[in-house]
Amino acid sequence: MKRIADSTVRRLSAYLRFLEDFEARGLSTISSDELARQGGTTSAQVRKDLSFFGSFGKRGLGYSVPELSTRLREILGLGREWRVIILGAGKIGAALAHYEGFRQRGFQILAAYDSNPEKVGRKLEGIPVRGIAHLERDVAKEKPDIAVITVPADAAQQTLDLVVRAGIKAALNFAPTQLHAPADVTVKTVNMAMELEGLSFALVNR
Amino acid sequence: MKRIADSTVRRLSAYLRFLEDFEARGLSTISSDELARQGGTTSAQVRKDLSFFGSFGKRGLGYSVPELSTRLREILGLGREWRVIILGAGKIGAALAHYEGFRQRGFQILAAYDSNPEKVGRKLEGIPVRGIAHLERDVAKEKPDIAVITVPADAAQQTLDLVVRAGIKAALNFAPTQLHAPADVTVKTVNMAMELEGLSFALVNR
DNA sequence: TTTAGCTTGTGAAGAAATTCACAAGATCGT
DNA sequence: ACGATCTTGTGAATTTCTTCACAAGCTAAA
Repeated sequence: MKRIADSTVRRLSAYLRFLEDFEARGLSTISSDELARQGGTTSAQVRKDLSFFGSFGKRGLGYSVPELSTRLREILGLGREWRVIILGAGKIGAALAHYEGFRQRGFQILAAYDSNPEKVGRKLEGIPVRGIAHLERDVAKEKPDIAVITVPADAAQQTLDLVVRAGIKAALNFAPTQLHAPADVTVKTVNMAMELEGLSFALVNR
Repeated sequence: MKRIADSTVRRLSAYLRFLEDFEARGLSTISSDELARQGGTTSAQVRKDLSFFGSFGKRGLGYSVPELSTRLREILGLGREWRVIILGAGKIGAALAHYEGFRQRGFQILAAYDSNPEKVGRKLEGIPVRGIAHLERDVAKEKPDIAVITVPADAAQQTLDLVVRAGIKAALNFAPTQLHAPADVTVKTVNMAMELEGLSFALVNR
């Protein structure tokens, strides 16, 4: 299959969100132009993005909202439940465990892990906190798909190494540091410091 | 000035982080190749990125770590204190207020705002929580530079509108929704749901 | 059935970002 | 002082991403 750009996948994700709004409002069709307006892009871009996966629209009419939603969910792999573990039971871990958007979209949080014995055995927003030493065993048993890393920056790489060794193939990193992983493991980083610096740059350059 | 790509700014931000590590380890020079290895890019990319702003290296030697750090901080606008307010005193707001990386890099959090009277008057990780009704007046007085939006998705656009009306020119949005703002206002969105969907896509497409 | 009015899907064109490749400097050891 | 060895800075080439532009298809009204 032709390689799909990261930016395309992000836009598909955005389109899906608008479609869900539309669906909730009971509208049945939408044009690429409307989708583009919502997403801050162009109608050509929307159509090109979709064209990588097939042709889902009707000329002269637009796209069926429920049909396109379904297809986008399939494309994005949201047809199934993904099992998630959180590494690091701190403030960010708590905010994520609490975040409704996860469960809503089929991301089920199994457990959180922490190295601090004080935290182990407690709950984090209703999710059990376990000792990091159990990670490998638990992963073998429960087969989580995705690891969310919310440990401090200086522990992030070793935590990722642990996660990779346990056999997990996808990670979402919140530590403000660049992580290195084997090619068959997908890592995405959310770096708030970097975003803020982007704003800082924008503010001084105008 | 030639327009600088977003991706370039993000990389500069990453380079700065490595340089700080290097500085802490007492190393005095670094090559574009080493910087590239850390950042998961190529040496040509590093040199090209820097070349938009001048030439900071010495042929045959590399870059002076302290000098390049200083220059990058200048370029990114980190030479000054940025004043930040947080909109929404929930879990994410708390995690951010608690996050050391902000202060460390010159982002000073002035206050949090919330519409819930229960929360107003309390503290969020040591930061005062104020009523949203005071926003406009406070902004006129305290001149914050950046608004961080951590309200629920369905309130995010109206919160941004408020912030824009008050005169703030930069916002960092954590609500999982696309926001629209005038051209002179820079908005960056951190969308965890989108990142997870990116992982989901990666997992099903291999 | 025909026509007018939309909107899709997609090659081709254009723009933007990345990588190549090498001349030009700088250092170091002899 | 000279040659060997590095590494930068940067036009040019290449690759990737976005936008253009239009034929093709669908609907609705007359």
